[in-house]
Parts: sequence; structure tokens; C-alpha cells
Amino acid sequence: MSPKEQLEIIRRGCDELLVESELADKLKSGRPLRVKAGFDPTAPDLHLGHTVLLNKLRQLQELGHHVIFLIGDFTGMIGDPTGKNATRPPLSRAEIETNASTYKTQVFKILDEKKIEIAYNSAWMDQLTPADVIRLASTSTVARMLERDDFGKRYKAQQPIAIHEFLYPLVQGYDSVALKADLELGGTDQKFNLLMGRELQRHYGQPQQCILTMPLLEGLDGVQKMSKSLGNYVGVTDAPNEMFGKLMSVSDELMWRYIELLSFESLAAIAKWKKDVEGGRNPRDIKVAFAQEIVARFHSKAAADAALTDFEARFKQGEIPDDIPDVIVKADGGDIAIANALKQAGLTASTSEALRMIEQGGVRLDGEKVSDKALKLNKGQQVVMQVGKRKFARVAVK
RNA sequence: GGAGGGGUUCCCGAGCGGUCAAAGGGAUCAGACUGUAAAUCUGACGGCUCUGCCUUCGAAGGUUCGAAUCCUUCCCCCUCCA
Repeated sequence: MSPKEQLEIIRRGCDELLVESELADKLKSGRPLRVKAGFDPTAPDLHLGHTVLLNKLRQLQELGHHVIFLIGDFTGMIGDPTGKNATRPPLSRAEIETNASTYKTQVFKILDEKKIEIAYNSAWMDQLTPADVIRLASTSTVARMLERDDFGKRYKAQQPIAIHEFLYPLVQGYDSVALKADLELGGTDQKFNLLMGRELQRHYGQPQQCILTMPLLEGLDGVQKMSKSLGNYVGVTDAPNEMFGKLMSVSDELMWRYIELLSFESLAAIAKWKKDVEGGRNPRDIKVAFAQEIVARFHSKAAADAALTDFEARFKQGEIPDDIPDVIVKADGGDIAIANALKQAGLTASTSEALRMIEQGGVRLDGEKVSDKALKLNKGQQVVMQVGKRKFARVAVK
């Protein structure tokens, strides 16, 4: 593929590509480029937001480049200086190994494991002597460090910045030197660190790497970035039905953003979809196709089809799904009030909430709407209870 | 060390002696509608043995018939000065 065509693919969905002309030159050489991407050794619980970057790596693999998956086990000792968790206990060797293997199983659903090099930065960082570290530290200045957004903010706000935190960007940059990287990828929040790699390579007499930043994917709410703690994420290990449902809940507007960053469809195909929708096609159809693509990627085509069938049955026809959890509810006095049964079955958080749900017409027993708040279930009875459209349980009263 | 401001229900934020389970917004949940768990509209949103009762407004005491609101002590956060 010509350098020009490659560049177009590389640029897709990215936030910034620096310096484009340099990358064009590197591509013209025809040799496989050394592409570096660093990953934190903690919390290997990936969601779709993380996969934006992985997708880009995959594209680079397909273009025939050499991808280096760098696990920052040494950097992990410092902790990324966000200020929030300045003191992070160093991970043990065993913890890092466990995390790394979990990582791999999730990551290789996207990346080709045969065409990848996995590296740990402790391999070279542990070799550095104190003198080497001082030399490394001498390559940058305090003023330069304060250009980094969060350092600058903290400094202005008179919040403490420990000296070792300055080492984080330096170490990450040094990794590029050690790996002789041609191109480094990261989220937009990594720009400073990525640029540090360029600078250090120059100091160490190497050709400079190009940097490619990928946008941070918005979460399901469309406002904040996708993150586990905000609960607006789609995990790559989510069950098929859940994954499908979550993706269907994305607004029509945000859907395009997701498709651009997550789908493997060609740009031409996506452009056609957009045109179709403008011409009156139901955006739902596109969303379904996209949600299926994602479910198939992390599970299987069969799972994706099943998820769609289930979704349609449940929401179009209001049917009861197949895989309902079985729950046993205890009736101490021979019978149990409906509200308590709902609570015991875990369908509502409290009996108060259960009563509210009944008032609002959101509770069904075997498909029949419940309107009597005083309804009781008898011992031995077996019913399918439903709250809202999504919560079901097959309940046995004992 | 000195001066001031503040801690309210999941989050933001009003209330500043009774009409306060506490305005408003966000998030969430339910209903209607639909093309979907989109959008929009309506409603709910501390708990319980639920026409009533119990527990909440940083913590502990106190004043009062009655406190999120007043007083005391303590804890925590922020701003300015040194």
C-alpha cells in the first residue's frame, strides 16, 4: 500500500499526528515501522474506550508494521502523576504477571498475537545506574515539566508535586529510546509524555519518533469519558446481551462517534450509512449492525445474532427472555407480601421502591400487570416476576 | 501562627427555629409514545410491619413544646495573610 494510502488509514479517527511529514518519510522507506504503545500494569479490566487505541494498533499491524506492546511495570512504581493517587504501592512481580496475562487474553481479541512484541520497561530501567538516571533527569528542565497540564495546575494551586513524579514522563520517554520507536501511540492525555519521547531520542542521538494521539471515547452518557468508575462503560468482557443492549442505548448522535472510533468498517461504508440516514433510513438499523459487529468481535457471530433476537423479542414484543435467574423467596408466615418478595428477589432495592414500582405500573407477575399493593404470594407458588423492561426473576416461594 | 468561608439526601446546590424527608438541576428508575435501553413527555426518587411509624442535613453534646436551622466542643475542606 502506498505511503499516502497508509497515512489516510493511520489518520482515521485520530486526534493529532505529529509530525505528519516525518511519518510520511518513514513510510516511504518501506521498512516496517517500530510502533510503541505503553500500558499501565494495573487494573487490566478493559472497556471499549481502551480499545480505540488497540484498534489503531491493529490497523498498523495490518499495514505490516511492528507493534510493541509495552507493559510499564517499572513506571507502575511511580504511578501516573494525576495527583489523585500520588502514592501507589509498588506492584509485586507476581501481581504484574497476573495482570499481564489477563491483559493479553483481552487484548488479543483485537490484536494479532503472532505479530506483536511484548516488552516490560523494567528490562532496561533496572539496568540504569544512579548516574544514568541523573543524566536522564538532566535532559529536561523544571519549566518544561511545568508545561505539562496537570503539573502546571498543581503547581499553581500550590499542591505538592513529588520529585519522583517528574521522572514519569522521563522514563516513558526513555522507553522510546530503548525501543528505538518510530511511532508512539497514546490517548490525548498522553501528549506531553509522548513528546518527551521525541525529545529524549534527540538527546540520545536517535531519529525522533512520530506521535499519534487518539481521542478519549465518551461514555454511554455522551458527556464524560468512558470509565469504569463512572459506570458509563461497555466492558470487553460484558455478556453479549448486555453489551448489545448498552450499545443500543447510545443516542443516535453519539452512535456516529462510536462507529468512527470502534468499527472496522471502511470509511466509505460509514459515509454511505450517514448518507442513508440523512435520506430517511432508520438510524436504528445502523446501530443494530454496529452493535452486532462489536458483540461478534468480543464473543461470536452466533452470540451477536442471539443478542439481537433476544433484544427484539423483549423490546418489540415485550416477551420474557429465556435466561432468567431463578430465585427462592422465603415466606415465613405461609405467605409473603408482593413488595417484600420483590425486594428479596433482588428486583428492587427496598420494599418502598417495590411499592412505588407497583404504583407506577412497572411490576408484572407472569406477564400480568400488578395493581394491588397488598397482593400476597403463597408458599409453593412459582411465578416470573418482572420490574420494568429489563429486570426479571423466576421466583419460587418457599 | 493570624483572619475569613464552608461541610445538606447518589452528585451539584437552595434552605438558616415550626408549613422540611428538605427547593431546583443532574444522574437514576418507572410509565406513555416510538424506530431502540435514541429523542420527547409524564411521574417517582431515605427506610419500614406504609392512610401511620422510624432514621437522615460533618461528629458529639446542649437550649427549646419543637432544630438542617440557635449555643458549645471536636473533626475535615477551602480562601487570604505570615
